[in-house]
Amino acid sequence: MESRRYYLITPLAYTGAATAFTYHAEQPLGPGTIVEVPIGRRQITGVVLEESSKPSFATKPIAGVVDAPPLPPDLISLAAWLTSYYAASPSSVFSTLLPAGLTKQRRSKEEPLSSPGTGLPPQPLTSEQTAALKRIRTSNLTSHLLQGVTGSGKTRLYLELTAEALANGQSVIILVPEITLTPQIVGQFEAAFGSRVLASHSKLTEAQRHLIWSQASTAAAAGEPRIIIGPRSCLFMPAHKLGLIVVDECHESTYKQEQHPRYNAVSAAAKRAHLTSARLVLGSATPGLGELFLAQQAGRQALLYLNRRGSASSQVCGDCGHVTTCPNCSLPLTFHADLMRLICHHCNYRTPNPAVCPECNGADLKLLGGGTKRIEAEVIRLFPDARVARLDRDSATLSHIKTVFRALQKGELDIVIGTQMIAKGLDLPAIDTVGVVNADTMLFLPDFTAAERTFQLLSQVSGRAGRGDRPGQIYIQTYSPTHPAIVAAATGSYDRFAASELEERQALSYPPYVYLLHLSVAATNQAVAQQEAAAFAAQIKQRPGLAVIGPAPSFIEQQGKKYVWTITVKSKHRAGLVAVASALPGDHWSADLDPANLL
DNA sequence: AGCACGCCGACT
DNA sequence: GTCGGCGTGCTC
Repeated sequence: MESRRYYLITPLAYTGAATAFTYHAEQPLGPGTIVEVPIGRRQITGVVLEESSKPSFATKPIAGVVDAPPLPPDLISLAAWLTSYYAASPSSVFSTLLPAGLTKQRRSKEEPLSSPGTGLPPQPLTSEQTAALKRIRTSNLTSHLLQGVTGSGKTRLYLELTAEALANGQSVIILVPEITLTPQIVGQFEAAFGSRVLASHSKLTEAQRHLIWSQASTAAAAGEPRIIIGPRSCLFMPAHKLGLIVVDECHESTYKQEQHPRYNAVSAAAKRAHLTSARLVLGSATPGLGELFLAQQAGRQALLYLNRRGSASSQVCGDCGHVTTCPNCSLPLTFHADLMRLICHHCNYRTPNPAVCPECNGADLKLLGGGTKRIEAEVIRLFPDARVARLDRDSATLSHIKTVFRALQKGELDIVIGTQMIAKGLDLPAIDTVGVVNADTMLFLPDFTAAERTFQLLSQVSGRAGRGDRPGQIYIQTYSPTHPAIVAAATGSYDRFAASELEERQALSYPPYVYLLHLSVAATNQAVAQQEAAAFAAQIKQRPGLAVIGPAPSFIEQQGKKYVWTITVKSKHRAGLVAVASALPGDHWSADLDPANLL
């Protein structure tokens, strides 16, 4: 009995509110040790947080220690931060940090033969790359924003910085968006650094992921540096002496996890870099204003260089382009045909839809919308002889992408119709003309990031044109040719857009000037959802230091068979929002801190 | 997440 | 009378 030691342990796959349960064992166990513990009549995996004193209640014994290196201290600290910063359950956080099926017995695979790699590519650096490298190297700041379009040579800089870290015996984590260009980057790193590269992607099986985690974990425990490349979740790989974290295309929405814990991998990367004194490099041609702000506050360093998301039924004047916006929120109102009203999906302001434009009295009021299918039909009607392909999320299997890509290279296609897919990773061969149809559908989504997203999309699409020897043409169809996002994208002036948009965000109290909490409640009955939302909103309003907006019906009103209402809470102080997110009235509620959007 | 307990309708 | 529907509540 005297030899009993007590440990606080967080069980995985357990969503209750408790941080940890107390178990006992005879042997000494360090923090981060992965164990099997009985809970109820099941036995599940858990993580040892720390040793504790004998509790007042009876404890169960730890059933066994899992044969895996313990979670390193920086990841335990990161887990604690994720838990409090995102008001997430410790269990969900640790489940994210550890690979699924950790305790399953697997046939141990042979370690791959060690190949050192052939070193960095021989091409000399451009003067811009050299300058950017110098600024990163000589800076005593740890966060760097690397602005440059796809193909501008950011990867080369990542390779240089990685080689330096390796030379110092440090590990590197490179995060990439979960899209098709991953193999290209991985290939370059493997060529340079051989078997020290551990690459992951979203199509791997559970066993493959587990293998990569084991390799990273074993190397970390043995004090060997590794280069880990992969999506969002790779941020949580164990690593010996982390020296550099790169988040490539850091503006991509895939860095925000939409399931619990709803963390943002860019913020989490900044935190892990801080915990480990690693250098953080955020790469993007069009960084989000949050990332820009983050980097500017740290001292901005190296400056190197058709839309799917449901069509908003905003009402736009065909004569003057005026879009009716909410008098409280300045966000576009959404037309509801059943009520013949315009509704603000932010604060629930409602008004009858006007018969004529309130700005110019024009009678030509239209609804924005129209999907890629309709456009395809129209294109086929207008150009019956053209060879047309469509690329969007519905048709975007890897093999289909490859087929379209090859056909393009061979010159077998005349017109490609696509959604954002086209703008992203695919490094398409020279395309003479790019047209963006209905740029407004994105611009007038009732969301505070609409302008930023539109600018990013248009900038990326523009980058697709004129890559060959001929300059390209870009056509943007819009009702708002003077909108700052459209003008800035057309003229390629990121700085001007950022300045005007930041001003707007500040004036309307949106991030990065305040923190946002997006709450939603789902119920099978519209009235129940509304009443629950109203009751909780009233409760939140009692708390000091918070601005409560809404409740309002969610922009996407029905999700599955449930009706959803939302509340948006703003505050300059994160703690108040964390408190609200931790005090949800029930499990049909969901909280999202730092939401990527408010739709 | 599971797996209990618990309180109302169809059955041998 | 019991078998079992899945609502809600607990798990060191």
